[in-house]
This record gives sequence, C-alpha cells and structure tokens, in this order.
Amino acid sequence: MKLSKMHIHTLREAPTEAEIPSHIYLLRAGMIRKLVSGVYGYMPFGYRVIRKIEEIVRQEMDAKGGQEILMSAIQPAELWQESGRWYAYGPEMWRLKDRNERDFCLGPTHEEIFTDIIRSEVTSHRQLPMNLYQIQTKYRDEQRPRFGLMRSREFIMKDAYSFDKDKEGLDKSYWEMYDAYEKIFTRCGLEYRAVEADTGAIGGSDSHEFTAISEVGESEVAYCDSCDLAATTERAECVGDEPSVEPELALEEVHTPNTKTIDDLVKFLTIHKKKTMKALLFQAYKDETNFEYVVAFIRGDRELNVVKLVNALNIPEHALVFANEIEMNKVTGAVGGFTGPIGLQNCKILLDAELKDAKNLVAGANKADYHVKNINHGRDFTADLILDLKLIKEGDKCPKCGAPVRIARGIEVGQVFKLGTKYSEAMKAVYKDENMKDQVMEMGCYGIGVSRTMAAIVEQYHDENGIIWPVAVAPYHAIVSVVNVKDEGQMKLGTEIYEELKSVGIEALLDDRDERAGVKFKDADLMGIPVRITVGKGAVSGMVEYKLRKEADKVDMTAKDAVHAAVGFIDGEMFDK
RNA sequence: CGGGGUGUAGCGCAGCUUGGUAGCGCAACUGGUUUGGGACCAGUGGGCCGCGGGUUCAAAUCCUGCCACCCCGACCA
Repeated sequence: MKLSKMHIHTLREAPTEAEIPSHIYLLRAGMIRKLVSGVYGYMPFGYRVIRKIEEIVRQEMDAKGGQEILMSAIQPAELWQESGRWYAYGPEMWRLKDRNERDFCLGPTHEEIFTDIIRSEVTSHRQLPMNLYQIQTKYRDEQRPRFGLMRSREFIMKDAYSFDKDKEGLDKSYWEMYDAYEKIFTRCGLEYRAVEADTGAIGGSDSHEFTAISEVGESEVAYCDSCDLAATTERAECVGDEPSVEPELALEEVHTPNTKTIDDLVKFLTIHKKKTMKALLFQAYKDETNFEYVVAFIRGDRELNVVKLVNALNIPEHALVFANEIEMNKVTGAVGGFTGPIGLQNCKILLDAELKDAKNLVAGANKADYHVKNINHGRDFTADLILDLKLIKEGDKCPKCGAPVRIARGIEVGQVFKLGTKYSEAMKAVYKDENMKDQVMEMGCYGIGVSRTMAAIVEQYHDENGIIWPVAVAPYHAIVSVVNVKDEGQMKLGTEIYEELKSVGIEALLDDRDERAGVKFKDADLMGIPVRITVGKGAVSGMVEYKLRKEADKVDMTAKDAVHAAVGFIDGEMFDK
C-alpha cells in the first residue's frame, strides 16, 4: 500500500489516559481507538496485527483438528440458568433484556452455547472426539477496566471446546491444545510460561495458564529454580513454616488498647508477627439471600489467598463479601480488630494449616481492646476446617522441593481447562456408546485473549521510539521510505523496490507522502515495521539504506541487495520458529 | 465498591485563587521557502470551557447535583 492513500493517524504525544507502553504506543501509532472505558476499536494497522494473530491461532487450531465456527455474542439466560452460572457468574456478566423482558447476556464465554450445540447434534460415540472453536468478541463488565487492551470490557477471544468420550480422550485433547498454545505463543514471539492455574468461574479440574512475562502484568506466578514448579500464586500450595517446639503456656488475657492492626499489636506486645493470628471475617452467600458467617485465621504476617478460601467453601468468588462487623458481632461475638478463635459462635472457623500446631499464639479476645496470649489449637479451640489458606510469597518454601520459590509477574494470554463433566452433566450432553448406553461427554475449554496478546507483544517488543513488531505479527513486513517524493529518480527507484518486494510476497509499504524524512522515520519506528529501506540521495547511483527496526545499524547497499536482504530476513524470522 | 485526581479545539495543556466576551504548543487547511530523524515564514478554520441547577448586571472561573475518564486499593480469564 502507498502510505499517501492510507488512513494513518499517529500522535506525537501520549494521551494522558495511557500509562503503560502497550497502551501508549498502540494509541500513538493510531492502531487502536477508545470508544468508552474498556472498549476499543481497531484501526487499519492495528486490525492487520489482530488478523495476523488470529491467522496463527487458526493454523495451529486447524492443525489439531479444530473446526472454526462463529456463534452469536448474545446469549439467552435460560442456558446459563441450566448450567447454574446465571447466578454464579456474578456482576461481571453484561446482562440485558429484550422488549418482552426476557433475559439475555452478552457472552463472557461460551461453554453453555457450545454444549447446547453438541448435545443436540452429536449423539453417537462415532462422532467423538470433536473440537470446535471460534474467534469472537467477548464481553465482561469489569469492575475496573485497565491499561487499554490489557483488561477491557469488550475484547477478542479465541475460545475452543473439546468433547470426548472419556477421561482418557479428554486428557489427549487437553495436551494437544496445550501443545498448540505453545506453538501459537512461540510464533507470536512471546516469552511466556505455562503454569498450573486455578479454574475460577469456568470450573473443572486441571488448568494451565499461559503467562507472557511482563512487569506490568496482573498475573503472578510462582516458580522454582530447583524443580519444575510453575503455578499461579492463586493456585500454588503454600506449605508454611514448621511449628516451633515449645511447651504450651496458660491462656492469658491482656489489655491491648488501640491495637486493631497486627502492626500495632506486635509493637505493643513486642512480639514477632509469626506469633500472631489474624482473623478475616466474611459472609459466604449460598445464593442471593442466604449466607453463613465465616472466619478465616491465618498467621499475622500472611496474606489470605481468596481463591483457596472460596474453593474450600465451594462458592463463586463474588459470593464472598467482607462481613459487616457490627452485624457479625451480634451473631458470632467477633469484634473487628479484636477477633479471636475462643468463644466464637455461629460461624464457620477456617484455620490455615500453618497454625494447626503452632504454639502460644496471640489473637483477639472478641472483646474491644483485649487480646489473648498463648492460644493453642486443639487445646483452646477447634477449627471446622484446617487447610492451606495463605498466599505464597517470594522466598517461601517450594511445595515440591523445599527450595525458596520465586515470584514473577505476567500477562495471562491464554488458559486451558479440563472441564470434565461439569457442563455436560448439568446440561445433559450425552452420547450413545457401542452398547447403546448413554454416556456423559468429557469436556475441555481453551481460551486465548487475541487482543490482549497483541498488547502483550507490544509490552515485550518496544523501545523509546515505539513498537518493534516481530515479523510474524507485523502489520506490514517492510516499508520503502522515499526521502524526497518530488525527486523523480528517488520515486522511481522507491516504486521499483516496492513493486519488487510485493512480487515476491512481502507485505510492503511505500511511504510516498510529501513529508520530511524525519516524519517518515518517526512514523515507521512508532508503527514498528520490521524492515525499512530508505531511498534518498544515493538513488542516482542505485544505492539505498537498509535498516532493521530492532537494530540500530544502517547499511548502504544497492537496491537489489536491499531487496534480497529484506526477503532473507523476513523469511528467516517467519520460518525459523 | 472505597480513596485520590482530572474534564477547556483532534492531541497535550494554561486560564479558575482574585468573575468582565477563550488562550498556547502540536495537528488540520492555504500560499511560499525547505527536504536524511517529528522544518520555517505568513495566513485560515475549528470551542454548548463534561451536563443540569443556583448566585450575579455578568460564570470556564463561585456554590450545588449529576455524568464521564484516569490512578491506587479491593476484585477479576
């Protein structure tokens, strides 16, 4: 394409709303455009990148026998009620009504829809396994959309669903998708980790998350340099410290005014945080109206892992809310800031495993301004449930090998789930086996955030001048920048090179805009075109300048050599992987 | 949902304290001079100053309600 004929709109300055590189550069390069908070449109260059990513996804999905379809974004509530997720999905679901007051939602994911198709169209074991996928716009009414494409309310997602006869089949489908995902993200040029993950609102048993390494990512992964541990921090087991060996001392109530926080308390009593237990009070809703009070006790220096808590309670995450302390006090006797395990009533007590055998702890006395010293589980109170409730942190013992764990941040670009029979059972997706008996299908689902992947690539590939697209996803491979378009010799040579590149299958641009060279260079850098061939004064003797976006070197060579160099570089980058 | 901040031309901002007919830079348009890293000169167009209510002779400016957007936290594939 000739740039003079294209709609490009680059910005010299970064819009104030953008904070992170991917957001800033995608806006500045004119690749995306915000409509409202968390809702973006894709302009010509940006959409080309999206299509490049989609094409990689398609090729790898098709290679595994996936079949592409396209379902509606609008979904009827009935299917969600059938699976039980109309309530469970919570406020993130974008709900709407038609003129007859019938409930619908904009699909945040499509398990129900795909299950519905399969149950009505697949009846025989001969039709299985099956893998269907789509690339489509998804809607999640995020509480806090953030960072441009990173967390948006409308986004492009590839979602695939596998249907198998049995667990063995599911396992095979799952690892094939895992393999496809590795190929996809590798081809996109991403540095990523595949880590064990929680299954969240989707449900199911096993899950892996594909996390692109990035400081600005919202996902945290725990990994170990000594073994193969790799899991999201939500998922990672935290084994905690060994209990100290010491005699159990007698309970002692102490006056501790103004010590509502652990920090205040340890200062007041001059003890270590590891000797304290902190209480977190919640209401756990079983449905819209019915709830029970829950208190989680963890060591004073620990952070609660909410995912572990809701999994233990078997409720969706939005059904767990911090308790109103005044209300709770009436029912359980708990006092905010002074809650302890002794004397608590009418509430479920969950105890972090680390505290099970810990000796002589300090906790609230359920009485304002008082704490109790030397509390020992078993002797002084009994928990309803003892389990791992804490968030793993840098330096904690690796649950697999005991070495200190490391924590890294990243962007979740994909996730694979073994759903098992969660949906097929609820929605009666069955097939007839060889003996004419009904069997419930085993399902898996597999998502890739296409638009988020685009942002993740920019996070990993940029410099102070803009984006540096890997060739595989670049909107165009090469740009021929004619320095002075009024110079006939330059224009002629530039056009020849441009035509030559196109004729050998390279996606080329001709910057024939009547602009100064600096403008063209800045734009080419900002938009991240991998190869630039500059046609300037040297054109009279057939010489041009060849430059790669990712390298600083500029090399003068003949036009013919530049074309060869470009072809060689682009082929190498595309097929090296 | 809690805390903080911001809404003035397409983008970035000043003006608001102390009310008096709307300003700068970039971008755009016209003409000219330029032409290898975001040129220069001259000229031009472009604003319900987020929206509503109030105070006042007079409101971008003061008061008030609402809305939107951003950041931190909470929360979330």
